[in-house]
Parts: sequence; C-alpha cells; structure tokens
Amino acid sequence: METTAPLGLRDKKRAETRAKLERVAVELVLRDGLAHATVDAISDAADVSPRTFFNYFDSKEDAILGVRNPELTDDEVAQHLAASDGGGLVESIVSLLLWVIEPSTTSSELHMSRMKVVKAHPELLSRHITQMTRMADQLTAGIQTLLEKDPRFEGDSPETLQPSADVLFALCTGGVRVAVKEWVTNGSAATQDQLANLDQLERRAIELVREVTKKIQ
Amino acid sequence: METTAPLGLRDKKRAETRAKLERVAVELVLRDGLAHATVDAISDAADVSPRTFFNYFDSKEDAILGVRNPELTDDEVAQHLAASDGGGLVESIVSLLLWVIEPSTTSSELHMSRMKVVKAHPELLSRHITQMTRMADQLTAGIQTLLEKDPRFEGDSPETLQPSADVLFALCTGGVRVAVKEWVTNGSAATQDQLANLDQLERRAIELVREVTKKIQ
DNA sequence: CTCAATTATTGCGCTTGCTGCAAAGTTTCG
DNA sequence: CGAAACTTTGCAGCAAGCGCAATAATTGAG
Repeated sequence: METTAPLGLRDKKRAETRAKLERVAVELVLRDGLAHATVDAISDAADVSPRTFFNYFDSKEDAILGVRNPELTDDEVAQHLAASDGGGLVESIVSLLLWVIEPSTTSSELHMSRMKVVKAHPELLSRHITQMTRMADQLTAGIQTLLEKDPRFEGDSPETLQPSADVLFALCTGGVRVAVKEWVTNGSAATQDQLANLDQLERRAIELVREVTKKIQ
Repeated sequence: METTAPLGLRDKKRAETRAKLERVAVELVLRDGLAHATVDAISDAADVSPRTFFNYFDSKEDAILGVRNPELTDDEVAQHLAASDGGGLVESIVSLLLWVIEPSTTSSELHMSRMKVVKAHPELLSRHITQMTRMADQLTAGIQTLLEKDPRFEGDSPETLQPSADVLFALCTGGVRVAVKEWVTNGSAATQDQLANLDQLERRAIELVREVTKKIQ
C-alpha cells in the first residue's frame, strides 16, 4: 500500500525531522494559539533552525496541517480512484478527497490534536480548501479518466455527455467541506477512534451530496 | 437601490482614494506582475502612504479585487435574495454569490482589467473563494431563511426536510467557482461587454449545477 | 577505511506584508 | 472662529519567506 522504500539513514532522519516539526507545530498552536506559534518558536522547539523549517514546508500552515510539498503523483490518484471504484462516482471522489486531506501516515494522537487545532482556528480550514484546489487539476484529471471508463456515460447523446469532472469535483469538495465543518463544530462526539471518525465523515459527506442532488430540480 | 447617502466632502474624498487605490493596484499588477506590484508601489502610484493603504484594505489582494472591508449587512443579503426570488433556489443563490464577488459599483473598464488580472494570476481566485467563505455564515443564514419560506419544503416528512443551507451554499459556490474558472481559462471570448459577461457567467454557473444534480443518482 | 560527490543544515541579510501608536493635518458643525 | 471627529502619515516593530554561500552530515565507490 505504501511506497515507503525502507532506504537509508538519511531519509529516515529526514522523515523524523518532518514528523517532529509537524508534531511540535500542532502542540505549540494548541498551547499558545496560532499567532504566538511562530516559525521561530516551532523551529526552536523542534531543535532546528528556522531556515530549515522552510526546507520542509512552504508555510507555517502547511506544517500545522501536515501538508507535504511533494504533491501527489498521478499514479497515486489513479490507484486510489481505482481502489474505491465499484461504488458510485460520488463515493469514489469523496473518498479520494478525504484521503488527500488526511495524511494517513500520521499518528492518531497527532490526528486528534489537529482536529482540536482546526476547531480552535477555523481559518485553517481555508488552507485545507486551498490545498484541495492546489491539487485540483491533478484530481480532476483523475476523475476525468474515471468518467471516461464509466459505462453509464458511454453511449449518451451529445447533450447528456459526461458531467464535467470539474463540477463533480467542486460538488464533492463542497460536500466534504461541509461534512468537515459540521463535524468540527458539533462538538467532540466520538473523537476517540479516528478511524471510525474518518468513515463517519465519509458517509456524511456522501449523504450531504446526495441530499442536495435529490432535492434540487 | 443604493444607500449612497450623497454626504460630505470627506466621504467623497475617501471614496475617491479607495477607487484610486483599486484602479492603480490593478494597473500595476497588469504592468509589472503580481509580485512586483508591492503595497509600497501601489500606494506610491496612488499618492498615498503605505500606511494609509491599510486603512482602506486588509490586504493587497483585497485592493486588487476590490473587496470592501465593511462586510455585508444581513439586510442587503436578504434583500438581494428576495429580489431574485421567484426563480429556483439555485438561481437565487448563484446570483447572490456573483453579486458578492463582484462589487457592482466599479466602472466597466476597471472590471475588465480585473478579469485580465485574474486570468494572469489565477492564485487570486482563491482569494475570491476565501471571500465567499469569509461571508459564508452570513450568506448561509440568508439562504436558510429563504429555505424556510420555500413552500416546497414545508410539509415534508422528517427525513426529507430542507436540504441544509450549508450544502446548498457549497454546491452553488462550486458551480460559480467552476464557471469563473472556465471563463477565465477559455480565452477572451466576449470580454467586451462585461454586463453580458456577468449574465453569461451566471447562466453557466446555474447550468453546471443543474447538470451535475441531474447526472448523479 | 578514505575520499569525493551528494545532500542537508544553518546563518545572514534582505524584501514584503501588516499592525500599533501617537503626532500632525482635515473636515465638520455649532 | 474653535472644538470635536476623523484621516493621514511616519516610525518602529514583528513575522513570513527567500536566495546565497559556508558548513556539516550521509552516501557510495574505490
């Protein structure tokens, strides 16, 4: 599942440093607030120079949210979409989005802390969104090929061709966004098992999308 | 329609300064690129101190896009929604969103320049989105009351109650976003008459939303 | 093991965005 | 006119982020 080539001491250290920065960033934000958790402070607490910080992350927010610069490969996207195929379009796409948002490699504790951070500083949500749109092209490309493989849109008449991958993407993004927002605002119910949480989030996002598409005519 | 109390020389000057800043900001970005159009340069070209710049705008981007700090009043939102009522929900909401994005008071020339700017610097689009989400609470509140007045969702059974205003908002936001993106990327067709453009944009956004809701079951 | 190539870390200095504060200038209105 | 209200501005400061060049660590080949 993971392409973690178990190579070299070097990469190992690098991974550790990144992990430490992510962890410390979240900690400091929780303790001192977003504004007080400066890059200097974070780097300091991670025993690393501020300059090094920017070798790992493009911005403070990226560190806090655990966003990795090395963006997705097309293969990864295609693979994930293929894996969750069989269900509906919406299911596949929502799953993809949640996967992008959530660096699944993080520890569950870090994950929970991040939830708290986002709850305390909702501005960060827009960073999440930005991240999504940053990868939008890649993701919509993946969705596009998914659409092309979908038998449902094969022999359609011209005007009822495939729905635009862009729009689908936007719609699902909306669903995910709202699901996350709901889940962030409606208290800490079930914050223990974050795997169940993810699942729940996914279901809710799909439900929201469905709800709207049904109601609007 | 507008609450422009034609008061005082003071307010007049203020309006002029703001307009000048907006105009100059767009000009400089077009001429020198986004990075080179610094706050200093903009303020300079507008014969105003950099410090004053921030009395008018919260950020460089706000000036470029003509975003006004004094956010919307609930009344304005309600009024606009009421005005475009009668059509469908989607129509009303899309119209509202476009109205929020586009400060209608700007001159058409400035408007066109802004289009070019956005085309040349798509990063700015995310600012637009941010602005939308910034006002999300207010707008969804307005949508919520619109939903409550809608006879279509009145006597529904519990599980088929109103679709969440949040999700509707997200969906339409997605539609608008994609419409704008399309229109930005697909060349300069019809950039002459920007009123027609807005109309076209609105129609396209609605169409996109419809398209998706129909296709997905 | 040793040495050279590669890559990571760091310090330094700089630009830019943005804010608070208090002084000086304008506009308004009685 | 003259006081109150508001704007502009300079100054000083913080934090983000980048380019560069020196230093240090890791690696792989011999």
